[in-house]
Amino acid sequence: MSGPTRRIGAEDSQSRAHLLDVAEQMLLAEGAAAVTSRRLGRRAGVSSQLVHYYFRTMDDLFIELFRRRAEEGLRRVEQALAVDGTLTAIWDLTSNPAGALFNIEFAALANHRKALQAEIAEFGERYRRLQHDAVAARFAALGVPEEVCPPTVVLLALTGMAQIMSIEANFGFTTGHDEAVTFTRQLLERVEAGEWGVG
Amino acid sequence: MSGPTRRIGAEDSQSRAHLLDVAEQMLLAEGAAAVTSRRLGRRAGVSSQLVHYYFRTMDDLFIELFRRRAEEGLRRVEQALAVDGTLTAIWDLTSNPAGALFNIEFAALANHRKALQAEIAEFGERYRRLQHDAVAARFAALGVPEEVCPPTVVLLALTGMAQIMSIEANFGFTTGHDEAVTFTRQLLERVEAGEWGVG
DNA sequence: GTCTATACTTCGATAGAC
DNA sequence: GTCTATCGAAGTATAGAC
Repeated sequence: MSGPTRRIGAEDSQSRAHLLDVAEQMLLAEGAAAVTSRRLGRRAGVSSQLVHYYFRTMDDLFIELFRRRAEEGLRRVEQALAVDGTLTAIWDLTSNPAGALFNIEFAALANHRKALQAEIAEFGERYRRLQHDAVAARFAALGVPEEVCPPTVVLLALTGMAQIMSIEANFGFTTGHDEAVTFTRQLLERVEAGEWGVG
Repeated sequence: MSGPTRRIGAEDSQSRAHLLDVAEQMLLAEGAAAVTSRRLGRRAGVSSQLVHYYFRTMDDLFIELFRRRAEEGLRRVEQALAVDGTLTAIWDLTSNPAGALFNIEFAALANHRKALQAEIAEFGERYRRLQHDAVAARFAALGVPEEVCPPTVVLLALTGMAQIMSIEANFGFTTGHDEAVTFTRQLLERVEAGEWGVG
């Protein structure tokens, strides 16, 4: 009745956290495909088998990597919005180049690692809801009617723009980016100034 | 003085085209990481070595894959715009789910395949310029002043939105998409109706 | 043009010693 | 908790037969 002898390391282990840190660096610098147990072990100064000791499969590692990052991002955004809930602040939070790189890598990863898909979708929804409520609340405070532009659309447009600019910048292709950033910021500032309010 | 004996198949070969077709399908369905010489050969009904006969390295295959698709997309968009240059038509062209999936995969690929980076950047610029000119021309025809919203920003917002929705939809996450599509279309129609024209 | 044979590398994963 | 030993599978790539 006894199962396999395989052991798994504790979740609060320092080595485990270190492996995740190094894996995160590698993911950002070289892409997810470069994060293999052997390379990760070497980079972290441990044997590749230790990677498998802490993460049963590489899928598990990627899921943990995503979860850790997403959880932290969610917390960070939540706190930032509590301090400053203006539209420009929301925009600043979405324009995170490293975050965009992460999204790309995981979006591609999830294409052939189905276990990741559900995980990502769930966080996506939570994240979107958080942002949506923030925009909706701000619109309400400024007296901007829904019909001018639904918060959902504002969000998709803002995050979409930020995302695409990050990706392009990663290729050394930044044509028009400055103009877009400037215009967007000014537009948001005009909304903040009450230009669209009906109260 | 004679180099290596290695041969490479002709570019107009039918087998070569078939390999690219199958590779394209695989890329879309399972992600770029799933496109290996062995798997591709098996799927295409030939030996994996034939893949290497037509493409010296896998990098070459991915570059060809990208180039073929990009070239065709560029041509398709060019022709479509010649027939119908309205903003709604431009929007329809950017909302291509399969195209977005492609972009994601290649954006991630280029992260660790530097040879692809230059190739993608070049096409990106050409594509963007084409779209930009189309929007600018349409704005001019409708008498919409630059200050309302620079064509660059229109493009980044539209393609950004389309892109992000495709990615999310790929995760089965479509909250707010319908609303965004409807609103965007109506907005573009209002612009087309001359609501922002000054002439 | 396509295949077989083959070399060499790297990968993920497990068992067991210390 | 970390390592050594080890497996089998899969990867890219080349040479040469037909």
